[in-house]
Amino acid sequence: MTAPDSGSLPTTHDAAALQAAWYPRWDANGVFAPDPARAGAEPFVIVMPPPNVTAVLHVGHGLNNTVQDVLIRWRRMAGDDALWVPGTDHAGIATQNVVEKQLVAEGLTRFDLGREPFVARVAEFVDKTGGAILEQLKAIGASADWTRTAYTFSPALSTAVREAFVRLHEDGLVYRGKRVIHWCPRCGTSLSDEEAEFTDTAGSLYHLRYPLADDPSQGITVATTRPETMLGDVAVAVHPEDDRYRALVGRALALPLTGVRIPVVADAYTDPAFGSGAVKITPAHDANDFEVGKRHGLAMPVVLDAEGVVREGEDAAGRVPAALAGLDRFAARAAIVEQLRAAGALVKVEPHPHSVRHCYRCDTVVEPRLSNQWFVHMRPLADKALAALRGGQLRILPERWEAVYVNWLEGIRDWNISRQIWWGHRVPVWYCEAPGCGQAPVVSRTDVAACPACGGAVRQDADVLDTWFSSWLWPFSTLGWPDAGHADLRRYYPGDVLVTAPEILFFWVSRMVMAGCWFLGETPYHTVYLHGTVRDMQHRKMSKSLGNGIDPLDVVRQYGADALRWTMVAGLGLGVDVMLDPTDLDKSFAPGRNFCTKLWNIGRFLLSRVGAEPVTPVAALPAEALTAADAWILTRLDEAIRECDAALGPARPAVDRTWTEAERGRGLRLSEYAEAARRFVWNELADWYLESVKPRLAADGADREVARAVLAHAFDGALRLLHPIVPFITEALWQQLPGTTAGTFLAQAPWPAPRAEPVGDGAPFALAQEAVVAIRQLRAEYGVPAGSWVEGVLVAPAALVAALTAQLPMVAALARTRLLVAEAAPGGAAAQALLRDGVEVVIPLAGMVDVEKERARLSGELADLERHLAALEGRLANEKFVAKAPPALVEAERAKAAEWRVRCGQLATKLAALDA
RNA sequence: GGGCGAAUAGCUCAGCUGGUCAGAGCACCUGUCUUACACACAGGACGUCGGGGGUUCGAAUCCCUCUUCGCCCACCA
Repeated sequence: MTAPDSGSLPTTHDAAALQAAWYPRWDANGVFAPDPARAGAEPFVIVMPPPNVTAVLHVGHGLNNTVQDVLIRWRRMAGDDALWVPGTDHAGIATQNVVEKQLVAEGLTRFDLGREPFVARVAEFVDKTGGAILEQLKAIGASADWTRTAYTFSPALSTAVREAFVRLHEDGLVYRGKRVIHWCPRCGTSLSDEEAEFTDTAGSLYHLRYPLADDPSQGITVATTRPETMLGDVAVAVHPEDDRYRALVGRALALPLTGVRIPVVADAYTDPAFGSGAVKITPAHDANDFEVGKRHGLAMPVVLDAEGVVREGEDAAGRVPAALAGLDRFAARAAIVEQLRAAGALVKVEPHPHSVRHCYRCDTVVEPRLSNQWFVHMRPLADKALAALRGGQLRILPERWEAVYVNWLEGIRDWNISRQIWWGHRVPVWYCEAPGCGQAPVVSRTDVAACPACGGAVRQDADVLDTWFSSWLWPFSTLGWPDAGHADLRRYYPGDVLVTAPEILFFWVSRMVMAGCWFLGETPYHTVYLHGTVRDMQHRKMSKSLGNGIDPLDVVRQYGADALRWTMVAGLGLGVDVMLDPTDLDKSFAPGRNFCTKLWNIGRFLLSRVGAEPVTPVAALPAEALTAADAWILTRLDEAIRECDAALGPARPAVDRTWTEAERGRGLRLSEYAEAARRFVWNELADWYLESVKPRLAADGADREVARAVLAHAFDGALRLLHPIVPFITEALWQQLPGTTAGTFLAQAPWPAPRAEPVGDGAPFALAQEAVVAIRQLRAEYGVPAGSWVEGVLVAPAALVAALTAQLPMVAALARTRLLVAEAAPGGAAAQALLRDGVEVVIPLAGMVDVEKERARLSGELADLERHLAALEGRLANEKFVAKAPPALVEAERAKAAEWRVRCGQLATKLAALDA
């Protein structure tokens, strides 16, 4: 630990050095882990949205984790037992895809390796390269408890996954069923509804004519966007009330190309207004058709295989002409359309923009496909999650997302949790291999080696679970669940805030709430904070494929982690997107860079003046020793603290983990918090107090000590307020403050509180500020060189002369104007004077009046004032206003009008004097 | 097709429950290397708060409508 020595601060702010100096010290001194000494404190828990284990840090992670770090540092300082649990996600499909790509480069597929070796290879890859992102998070200052780093595929979390699956099965909510699901032919697996994302596509609508089997002169025209599926058609459906087709219901049609006979059925699913009002039914390759097929007991021939290739699958014998077999689905579409055209069955093709589902991992067009999958029946879980929001155990900020959450949960559909990939948690179900044994599938928390009935061989279900099936347990699986007695689980569950982006509200956020409510009976957090997305100047989301990304580590290298953090937090209105220009980092990160430089300079100068000797605590200073400036800055600090507290809001519901209506929408306004702290340290402490206090610090004596004490105190407060946002600079500066004890950290220092019994107020100094501003304006107006001293007379009403006189040296120094103070009867003899907003009057600086300029200025000002006065008088003459407006307001308006009338008189007199 | 949100200074946005609310940052203009800071300081200019109605003594702030964007959901074959 370096001894406090302000002389040791380098003149320029070296962000890299600060980061290298402080992060390891925090880590080594246990700043990030919960403090055993805080066992009696309230826990405050955030679980980190686990990045994919193979991910590299992008600016979205940067934003997300900065927000979390700001919150956790804030609560840590506020005295909570703060815990931020970090970790990574094994990211089933995504990670498998990465390794499969490597294999492709080697000319191999996963099937060449086989399941076990492939999984081993992925695990090895993850071991070697995975989790790098967590190291990168340290570079931006993330103060997570790294001793608790978790991984969704660790043995401990695998136990949790099995427990969850088995428990849901016991609850009757897990089932296996044959359904049409979203299938990614490239990944070779099913996807959940959420994983199959819509993309607007300029498709075509093909109108096909299906003739009656026994009377080809008649027929029905159907419309489809996927003509290749016609091979799997088993019916044509028309609306029961549709008179056009009523006579045809029950008749047989001959499928073109193959001649397969299919019936016309009546089903209300059909919309008579769409297309021809008749729809072809392909139960194996369309979820709706599947429902129709079930209703009518139709066959469900599969004509596309797992790779999306046309092929006779289950129930499809004789349905695929040899010429088409083996064609990829898109090649098949073209071929079939051609053949239909040749056969005269293609009525027309029209452009048809529509939404087509794509795989969220590889962007391949999803193929609906009939297959056996595992599902979770979500209704009962969703009901609990809805109740939690409605009951106030959960809130979502910004609140408008609550409606989206409710809407989704109300319409919840069963969750397809099985995936036909290899990288992930195996479905914990075993089947007896012995023919005729009759043993039902065994769902088990532990591996099953032999059939419990016949003792014969068993095989485990080949599927793995959706990666989100482990993620949704994250808030408690990371804390020791399912071990109900685990110390972490008991102490830190439920947690507090979840910080994430709206994109995964359904994927993850809602499901965590459901899991928490279902398995533990409590929501995993009381607040969901949804931040915006980082976008470029064209408002496009930053992405690798667009090449418009920003590498946070680049920013850290160029401007420092603090500058990165400041820029993001200061621009982070609640739920508002953050716009950054990837082509101009200098401009994008100017706010953070400038602020950090300024803060450093403030600290460097202030510390050099305060020196290293101990200072008197502010509370111990005699009230009468405080100057107007001292009283003012202490008042401003109190106010800044209040503003920061108000912006950050309640850390948790006050009572019973339940939000009241009054609390619900409050807090987490990070940009407001940043602005309040910035204004204090820059516009108040540096621009005014520090400037005003320079002469006092240069002199010797008791007043110097008072100034030192107040300065140190105010800066200490500022550093505490700012630390959560810019931890490195604030820590480095704070360590140099005379009051700092060696071995303590700002990161663990108490969050400031406003004084309980303020001494003095800010009014007298505010008066001096007005005088200074007025003089500066005059100087600028008359082009007085900034460095030169001039003389002037400050004129003020008698009541204020005393207050101003005491501050005259300070005002003079700040305005570089030697001043006399003179008394004037309000509105009277000082008619010559230039008035500015109220009380103080500054006589034009001797000999510097430019008559023309002054006349123009005065008449302009007079015209403005007269206009405003007329409006104000009009309002006061309005009887309704006087009758209905609050009396206090009316009084204030009257006073204002009187003041303005006087002002107008003064200006007019002055103009006249000028002309004379 | 439903639902939600946004339109305020050149840009990105604050302005919560109607009465100093017309603001901040960046950009811009004019001075200044005033011995902490030119990534700064001082002073300035800039908006009839998307259009149109309405409620009210009074609206950027509430209601209706139009226009333009954005987001979410949805089984338009």
